[in-house]
Amino acid sequence: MIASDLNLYNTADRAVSKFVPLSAGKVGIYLCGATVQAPPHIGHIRSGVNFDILRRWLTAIGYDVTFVRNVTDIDDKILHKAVHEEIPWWAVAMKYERAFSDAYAALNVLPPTYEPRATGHITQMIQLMEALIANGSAYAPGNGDVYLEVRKLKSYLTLSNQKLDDLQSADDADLTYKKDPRDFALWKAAKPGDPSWPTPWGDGRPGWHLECSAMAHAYLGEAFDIHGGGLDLIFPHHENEIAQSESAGWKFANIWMHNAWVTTSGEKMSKSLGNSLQVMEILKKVRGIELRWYLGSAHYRSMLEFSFEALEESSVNFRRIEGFLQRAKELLKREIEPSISAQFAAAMNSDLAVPQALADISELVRIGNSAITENNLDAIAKSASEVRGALSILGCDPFDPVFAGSNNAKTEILDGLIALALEQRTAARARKDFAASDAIRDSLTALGITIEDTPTGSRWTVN
RNA sequence: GGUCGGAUGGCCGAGAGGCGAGGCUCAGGACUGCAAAUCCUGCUACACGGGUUCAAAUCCCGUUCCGACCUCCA
Repeated sequence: MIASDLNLYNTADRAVSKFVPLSAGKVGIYLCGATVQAPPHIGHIRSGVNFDILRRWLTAIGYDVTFVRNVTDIDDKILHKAVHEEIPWWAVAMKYERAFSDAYAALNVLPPTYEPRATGHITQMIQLMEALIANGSAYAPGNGDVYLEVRKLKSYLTLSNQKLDDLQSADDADLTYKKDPRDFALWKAAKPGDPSWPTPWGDGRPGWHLECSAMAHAYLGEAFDIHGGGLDLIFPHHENEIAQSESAGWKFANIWMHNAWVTTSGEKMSKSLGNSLQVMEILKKVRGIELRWYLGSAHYRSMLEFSFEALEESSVNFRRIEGFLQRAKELLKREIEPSISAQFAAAMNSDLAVPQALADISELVRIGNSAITENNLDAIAKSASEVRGALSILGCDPFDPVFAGSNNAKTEILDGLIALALEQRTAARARKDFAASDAIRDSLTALGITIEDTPTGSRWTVN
C-alpha cells in the first residue's frame, strides 16, 4: 500500500494538503477526549468514531500509529456533580469514564494506544508551568493561580483567525490578579473542600488547557503529527494549548483536525435534550454496528442532523450490505478475505471522503448481488472482499468478533431447530402443499425469523 | 462587534465550472406457487436576485434565512 497519497484538511490553514508525517512511517495523534462528568451522547461518540476511522485508515496504509486520547478527570463540572450525587469526585470521574469506555466499545472504537488521565500527570504540568514562568511567559500573582500572559504571544489566535482585541471580554474577568482579562489560567488555586495538589505556588488543581499540552508532550514529544477534537474546541482550548506549548518552545501539532457536530433541529446538541440521545439509550433501538454506520456515514467536517428516521434509513441501508456479505460467505463456503479497492483508497485519501466511499460500496454490493444471481463465484468473492475491506476500515465489519452474537451454543441449537422446520417446509413445498409450507413460514415469521427461498435452498435470518 | 460554517429532490446525504454520487421511501417490472431477498425501470434537485463563461449547484457581487465560537463544551 502506498501511503504517500493521503490528503487531509488542516484547520490551521483551512485547506486540504498532502499529509507528510514528521517521521517516516509513523504518525502520532492526540485527540481531546471526554471530560467525564456525564454519560456520553452521540455527539461525543461521533468524534470518537471519526478519529477511529482516521486511525484505521492510517494503519491500513502502512503507518505505525500512536493514538493518544486523554480523559479529563478533574474539572469544575465533576466537582459540582460530586456534590449533587453525594459521592466523591473521583467516583464521579470513574463512573463516567467507564460509561465512555463502554460506549466506545459498543461502537467498536479501538482503545487508544495510551489513554492518560489528567490527574496522573500533575508532575508534568508543574514542570511545564515552571518552564513557562522561568522564561517569562506565565506568572503566578500570589493567589495560588498561575496565568499565561497572552499579550506577550506573537502568534496567539492564529488557529481561529481572531484578533485579541476583537474578543468579547468575559463579564466576570477579575483583574485583581490577571494582567489582562484574556490571560487564562494554567492552574487554579484550591478552594476549601476541593481536591488539590501541592505546587511551588500553592495548592490547587490543573486548568483544562494545561493538561492536554502536558499529556500530549509526555506521550508524543515536542512535535507530533495530528491533533484532533470537536469544532468547538478550536477556541479557546486548542488556541490555549498552542499558546502554552509554543511558549515552552515546543513545535506541538503539525496538523489540526476538527470534527463537526451532531445537530438536532439544526442546532448543536445540548443537555437540555435530556437523555434520549445518550449512546446507551439509542443502543436499545439499534445495534452498535448500525449506530456506528450512521455516525460515520456523513463527512466528518459536515454537520450530521440527527433523527431516528434517518438512523433507521441508515440501518436499512447497512442491512442490505450485511445481507450481501452473509450470502456471499455461505455461497463461497469460506471466510471473506478483506481487500482494499482502488476506489475506496482514493476516497479515503481524499480527506476521508466516506460518503464517496459509501457510494462505491453500494455499487460493489449491486455487482456482487448480481454475481450471486449468476452464481459467478469469482465475481462474488471479489466484490465481497472489497466490501468487507471497506467496512473493516469504517469499523463496521459484520464479521468482526466485537459485533458477533453472544451465545454460540444457543445459536447452534437454534440453527438445528430451524433446519428441522425448514426440512418440513421444503417437503411440503415439494408436494405442493402450500398451505402447510406457508403455515411453517408464518410461524417462523411470528418468532422474528425471516425465510428466503434461494436456488440453493431456503435460508433464514433473525430480524 | 469579531471569527467560522451552512441552505441540494418526499427524506438523508455527496459534489465545488462541463455526461443529474449514493442511500432511504414510493410506483412499475423481472424472478418466485405466494412471499422474502435480489436485479431492472421511473420520481431530474441545488435559498433568492444579478453577473462572469460556450457552459454555473459549483466562480464573482448583493440579499434572505439558519447555526457555531468569543474563556464549561465532541
